[in-house]
Amino acid sequence: MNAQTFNALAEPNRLDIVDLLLEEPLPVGEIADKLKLNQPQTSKHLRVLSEAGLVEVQPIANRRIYKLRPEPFQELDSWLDSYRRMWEARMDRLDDYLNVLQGKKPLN
Amino acid sequence: MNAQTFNALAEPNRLDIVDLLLEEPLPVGEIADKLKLNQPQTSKHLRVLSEAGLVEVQPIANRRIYKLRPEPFQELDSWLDSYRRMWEARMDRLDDYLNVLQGKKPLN
DNA sequence: ACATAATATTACTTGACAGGAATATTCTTT
DNA sequence: AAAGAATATTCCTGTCAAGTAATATTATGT
Repeated sequence: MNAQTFNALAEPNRLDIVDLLLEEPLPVGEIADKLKLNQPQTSKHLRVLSEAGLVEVQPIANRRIYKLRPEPFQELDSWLDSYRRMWEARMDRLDDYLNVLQGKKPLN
Repeated sequence: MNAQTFNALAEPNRLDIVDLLLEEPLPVGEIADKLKLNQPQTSKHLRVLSEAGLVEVQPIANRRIYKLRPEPFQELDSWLDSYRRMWEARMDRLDDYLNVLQGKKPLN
């Protein structure tokens, strides 16, 4: 897993930008408006997100439309796969415990 | 989604620690050994991970065993749920495209 | 070509954080 | 109680990143 992805998402305003872009691709100005950020900040955050591969840009006329790239999120998803085993193991143990409480299963 | 989680994972050594703890809970000294980190660094990183709720500690005799907490990972998983729609939509469009190529479906 | 809109970049200041070294704390063992 | 092992904390220093303000760039419309 790439730490750069986490780094890009670690900044609250950038996380907001990503969550906003999930709904629809947007130009810089609208992102800034909706999140009440200054335009230069917004551009800089978008640059970080872009270099981390989280967004891509599509110039349309005067404006630059930013939208999410799915790849990093898919990578995150794959990485999380390994961790699902962990919490599922715990859930199983909880299951066992509940079964014991209900007399469905003896204690080991 | 909590940016603190991303922040904790954004530091490469901490990401390594988390990946290591996925295999098994470990005391500080072994974490430091396996990742070739100094003990104070390791303790400090574990503190950050702990404050972010990613790990918990269980003191056993002289040592402190750190292990992962599932909750933040589950939260990450839920957050990613929203994003699955995005890339699945793209996959669908790819599907459509492939079907067009194979003459199975007309262009809209 | 010029004025304007949209966006990007730069310079500056400030705060957060990582690494290293030294030290403090906590627990165990004798 | 003292010594030693395991871990945590503190202090210092250097680096990086974020916010602000000002300016540069790029594209559009007249």
